[in-house]
Amino acid sequence: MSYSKDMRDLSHGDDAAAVNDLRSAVMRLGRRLKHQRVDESLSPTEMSVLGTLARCGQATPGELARREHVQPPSMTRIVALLEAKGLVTLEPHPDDRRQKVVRQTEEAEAMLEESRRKRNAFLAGLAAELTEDEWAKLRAAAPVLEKLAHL
Amino acid sequence: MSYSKDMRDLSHGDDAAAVNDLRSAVMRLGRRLKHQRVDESLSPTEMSVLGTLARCGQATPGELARREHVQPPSMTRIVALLEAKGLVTLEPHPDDRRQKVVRQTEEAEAMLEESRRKRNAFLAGLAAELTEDEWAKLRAAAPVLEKLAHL
DNA sequence: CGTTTTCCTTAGCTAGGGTAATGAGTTACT
DNA sequence: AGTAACTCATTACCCTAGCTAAGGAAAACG
Repeated sequence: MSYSKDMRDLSHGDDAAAVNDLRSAVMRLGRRLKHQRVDESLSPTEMSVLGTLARCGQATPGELARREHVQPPSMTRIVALLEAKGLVTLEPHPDDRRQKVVRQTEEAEAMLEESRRKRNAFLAGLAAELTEDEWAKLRAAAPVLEKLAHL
Repeated sequence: MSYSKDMRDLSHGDDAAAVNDLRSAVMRLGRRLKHQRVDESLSPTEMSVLGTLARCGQATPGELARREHVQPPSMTRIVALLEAKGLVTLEPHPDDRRQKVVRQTEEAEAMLEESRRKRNAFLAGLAAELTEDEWAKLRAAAPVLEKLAHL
């Protein structure tokens, strides 16, 4: 344990292996989750966008695209689909007429709640296989993963 | 903290929120990593398969498909691509002529090493933004994520 | 033996992203 | 003020990476 905070040596074997495992695990689990979509008719990214909106209240398509690490045209399509499903509203931006403001509807709110319940039911199946200690590790790591995703 | 190991209450708010964050973070980071592919011309899943082979030494297409959570036809194509790139060999199975044995070549070994170096270079950029404590949390969680992916 | 099952493969399809090009609106620079 | 350069959203088109359905050959089972 002799690394400083700022210049950790990532070519060191142990860290390299850890990084490798982390990447592999994240990708595999991501594929898994993609299939375990709690709400039919709503893609994982659409869900994620709704989640973001729930936290931020509102956002422009460009902001959402950056946040989800998706290209603007993709976000245009996603937002359009969400609007068609009545989960989101699109208003003109007050200060800048190029932009638009995306806001979630009450239906979206309700749907997220419903979806959260289904998700928990699914995870209950997996929960039995993890110890309390393992769950604690996941909870601790979640914010870090989030941070990493936004770096 | 009053949950037993076996019957944790997953409808409890904190766990539900944690699970939500975890899912969101994993998916976003997955998308991110997908773009940061260290070796052009090699998809994330192909990389993952090579990683698995590096650990297991050899496997049948069916085993690989199960491990990567992919359907058999997909694995057939992936393996064929890897063979075309000279990263993998396909031999008939000694005991069962329906099956085949997939083994990685020396080129794959070398490529994985090279790729590991590139990956670390990329991660070094992110490393500066994380504290040692945060890295520790990630390291602790990686095996759990892996386990979760295989449940 | 014949039937059923297992493993891999072929063929055809789709979803969910990406790039390139466009148009309208804003900012910056004389 | 006028114009050049930039930014945001969109449109049009393409491509990757998975899927399902169907089939052929080998093994297992009765």
